[in-house]
Amino acid sequence: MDERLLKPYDPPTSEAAAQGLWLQSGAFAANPSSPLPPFSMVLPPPNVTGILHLGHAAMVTIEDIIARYARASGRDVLWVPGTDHAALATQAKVESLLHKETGQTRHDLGRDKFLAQVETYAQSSHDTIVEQIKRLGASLDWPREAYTLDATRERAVRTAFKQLYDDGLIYRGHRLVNWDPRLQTTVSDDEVEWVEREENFYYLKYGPFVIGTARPETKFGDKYVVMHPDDARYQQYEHGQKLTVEWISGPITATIIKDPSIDMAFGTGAMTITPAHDQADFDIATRHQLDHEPVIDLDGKLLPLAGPFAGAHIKKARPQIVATLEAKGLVEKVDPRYHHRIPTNSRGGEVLEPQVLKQWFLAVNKPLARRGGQTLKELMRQPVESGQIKITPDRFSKIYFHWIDNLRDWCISRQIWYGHRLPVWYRGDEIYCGIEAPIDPGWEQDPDTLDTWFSSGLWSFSTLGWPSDTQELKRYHPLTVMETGYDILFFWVARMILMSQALRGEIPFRQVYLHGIVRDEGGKKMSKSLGNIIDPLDMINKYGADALRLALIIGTAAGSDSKISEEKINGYKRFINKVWNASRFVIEHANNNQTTPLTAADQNTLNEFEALTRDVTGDLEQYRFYLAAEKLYHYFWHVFADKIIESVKERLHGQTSSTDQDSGRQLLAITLGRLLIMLQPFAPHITHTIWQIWKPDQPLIMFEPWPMS
RNA sequence: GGGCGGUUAGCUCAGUUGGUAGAGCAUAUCGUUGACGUCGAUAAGGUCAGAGGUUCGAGCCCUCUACCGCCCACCA
Repeated sequence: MDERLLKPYDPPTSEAAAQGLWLQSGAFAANPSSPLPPFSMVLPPPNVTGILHLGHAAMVTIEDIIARYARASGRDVLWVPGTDHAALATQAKVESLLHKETGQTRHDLGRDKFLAQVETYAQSSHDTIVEQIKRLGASLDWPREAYTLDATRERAVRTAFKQLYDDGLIYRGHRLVNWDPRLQTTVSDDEVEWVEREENFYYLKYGPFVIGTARPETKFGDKYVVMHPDDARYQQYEHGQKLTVEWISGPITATIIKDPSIDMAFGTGAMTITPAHDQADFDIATRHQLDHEPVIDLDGKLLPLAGPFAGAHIKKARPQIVATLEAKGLVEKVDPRYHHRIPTNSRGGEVLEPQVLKQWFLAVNKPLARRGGQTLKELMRQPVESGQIKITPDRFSKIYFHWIDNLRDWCISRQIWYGHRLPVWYRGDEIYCGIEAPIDPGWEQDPDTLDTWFSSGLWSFSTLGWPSDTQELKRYHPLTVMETGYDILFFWVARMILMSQALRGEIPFRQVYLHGIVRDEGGKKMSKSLGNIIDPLDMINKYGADALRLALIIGTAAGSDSKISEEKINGYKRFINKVWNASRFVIEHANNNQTTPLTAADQNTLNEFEALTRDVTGDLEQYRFYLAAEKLYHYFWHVFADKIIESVKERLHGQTSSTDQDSGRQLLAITLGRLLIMLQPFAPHITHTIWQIWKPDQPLIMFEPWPMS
């Protein structure tokens, strides 16, 4: 009996030894020239904004199970690690640290010095994250690690930008965008988080009309009053008719506009518009070619148009403006219980102010000549519709189509410093777009950077070396599986389909598996502000990586949120202990002589076990990891340990024949071996450790063939 | 306003094509020095949110309702 088995299982020692051996021996390395069928996947790159939480740990666990199962099924597995620079999130994080520690802003430091600080922060965050992922036992091919902002990815980003610019899909335009006055940058539509609030709703007299608004402070420049062309109440007014009305700071000339987008049932059916600060108003103004004069500046302060209120911040000015309106008798009534949704920045929480700005956009409705005149929307929709890309669970396909239908041109330029600078240079009125800077003098590069999802969108192929025509790209793209959270279906999955379809003319992956959000015991989303973040390392140190992995996977169906508690993790720690002790008994009593025939009863037990094998294999093939793990757990403990081992024990102590005893010993050896192989994707450390002790001359358990009958 | 998910034992959740309700944790009692006290055995605990329908048979399929949660949407 090996003395290592006599001691209780000690996760820290065994896990460190196992991980050290795996990494050192290159066990996770993909081999592009392997004759085995390829299997490919990329790790959704975590943001370098701090540490990983249990949600990340669940993601790594699911993907590691997929990768290890594929390896055990005899495939050449490529699983690429990487991290994401998360432009805005990381910059905002460092800016707030800087402000807290020194009271300085990024402008006090200047672009170069500030970026150096961001890099330092990103590097340390990266190191923590990589350590966390390794401690989970993830079988990633580390030498291929990528960063969304490294040199290879920089070249990919510039190449992609130039290609789409040359295609005429990337353009510069004056459009209404989501502006964050605090972070001083634009934000894409998908990043807007709408927050419901109860506010006052004001009914204001505007000449002969009564108009409603929740934002009186934007109303200074309102010189258009809009109504539905069929509204009988306003039949006497003609489209384009002008009239003078008394307004906040004196009389102004108002123009009547008739537009069918107006809801006759809402309020009075008449409204004034603020095209410079509201999407709907901007659209109406565009349809009728109206002015869109700004009222609010980029800091959120009122412009000279606001007369005596110029320079005041909109938040402070509102009550004063309402007071002025009341004094003039222009307030008809106030509804104090108006429910209204306010756009905020999901990457910082500040209220956003729509602004008309000159920005760079990616056109989603423009035909792309290189792709048979299909638009990006069509290119995104078609592969999911045709089933070329399969989304699990299926219900997300519908959500995906709905998102595409509502999609507007994507604003890709950001006024922040951390990120890929736009590969665009200006000289007077000239614009140059290229992978390298122009050589002749006088050109100035655009100071803006790209939306972080632009580089993430290239991830399925930029990690494989694109735009170089690499062996990896040929062999592993499209990826076999894309596993990620349903919360970034639009941000990321959709953008990868867009980029791969547009730039490579192929899908980025064949199968999308979406997992849910890991919540705390109370069902709350884990977040730093709630203080309920659990560091996976704490749990690994306390219960071991295998126990944590099992706790994270069991009870977690695709696309469903799950809850995690320490009690659950502890429960699986006990299972790991059970595996250790049962293995100890079997190894001590096993019969490794493969030729011993099994008795009919033992053969029957083995046949039943084979049914489990088929069941578990089917679950893994169908991405039902939680069921596979649960069935193995249940069988190991309540059938193998409780019944099979117990009955063999009795036979060994009883008066049965030696052939019967040998048969029992062999049944134990066969069953344990296969159980360990099947448990390996879920609990790689303990199964590896037992295997090393039991069968030191055989290959690593992760390369043992999957027991399919 | 549109769409989606959930509602099963005290708690967390399974229940894959409809065939007499399951697991873990927690609880109670008993037991156990040879694989394992990080254990074993036993027990208690559910009109499967509610109503109606299809069926020989419904937790599962259909309709409606309630509550919880999520996503999307230019009601100013």
